[in-house]
Amino acid sequence: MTIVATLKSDITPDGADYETVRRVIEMITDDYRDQPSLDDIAARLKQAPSQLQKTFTRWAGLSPKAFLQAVTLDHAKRLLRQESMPLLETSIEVGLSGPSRLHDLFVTHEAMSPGEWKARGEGLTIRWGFHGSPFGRALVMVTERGLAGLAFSDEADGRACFEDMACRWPNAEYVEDREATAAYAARIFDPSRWNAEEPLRIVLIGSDFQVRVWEALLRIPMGKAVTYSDIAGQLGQPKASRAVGAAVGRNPLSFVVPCHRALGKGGALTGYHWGLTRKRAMLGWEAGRA
DNA sequence: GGGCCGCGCACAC
DNA sequence: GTGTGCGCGGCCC
Repeated sequence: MTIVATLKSDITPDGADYETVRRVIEMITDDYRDQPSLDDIAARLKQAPSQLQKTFTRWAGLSPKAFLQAVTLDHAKRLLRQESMPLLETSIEVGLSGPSRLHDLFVTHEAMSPGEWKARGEGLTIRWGFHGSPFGRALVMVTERGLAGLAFSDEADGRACFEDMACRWPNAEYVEDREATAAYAARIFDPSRWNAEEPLRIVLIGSDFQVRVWEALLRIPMGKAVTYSDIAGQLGQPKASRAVGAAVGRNPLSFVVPCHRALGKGGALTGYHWGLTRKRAMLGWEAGRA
């Protein structure tokens, strides 16, 4: 089986920008001690500063400087403060069990039964493919019941990314099928195609606890954030924040189930399965669109 | 059942 | 700021 699919064209015009953006975010956050200027960064990327600025702004909807402000601690604290708890609580009535869930990308979800979860994917056919996305190469996995997996990889490391996902449901049958996954990818990453009439169908495959945590994440609106302990409290297990963190980290639908909107209590980003740089990228990208 | 790990947190110094 | 211990669910014996 060949894992690495070559990309003829990015499905979003933003796709090609991510590599540039990723390196900018990395430089600014890794080398925060000597706060590199746009000119410094452009020089290191061998680009004209004005062009870099343009690329970045096209991708983020925000200038590099504004983007940076959007992912600082101060800003994160503000995201948390404004009505983060009410967000989680009111939405319980809106209907965990009901079919329509919102993200700004509207989603209907179903969870696998405990039996199906234990079978570790037995009897499931999973079609998969890599596609360009605003956050690097995206691995999309679908079943006939809807989207089951979404993951990201930098550059050529698609194999590790695929393994990371496939080992979660080791008994499933995997079929490379970019035609089947392309439509999902195109929709997920294009906000203009998000609408309530045709929600995206997703299927959550996980333990009972994990599914409850992921459902809580689905209730956080775009441009908002909650803490791990908020979620623990909402599940009625206020001391389980660390268990929540572990479950968030196992979220199989990165971005669609917005685990990047879960932050530490102090506003620190604390962690991300697909890399903190990507978490910053998602939060900043959303800040430019919220 | 036992033991370890993880996208946490609070408290200490 | 760094260290440390508590706490939890998941997972592998």
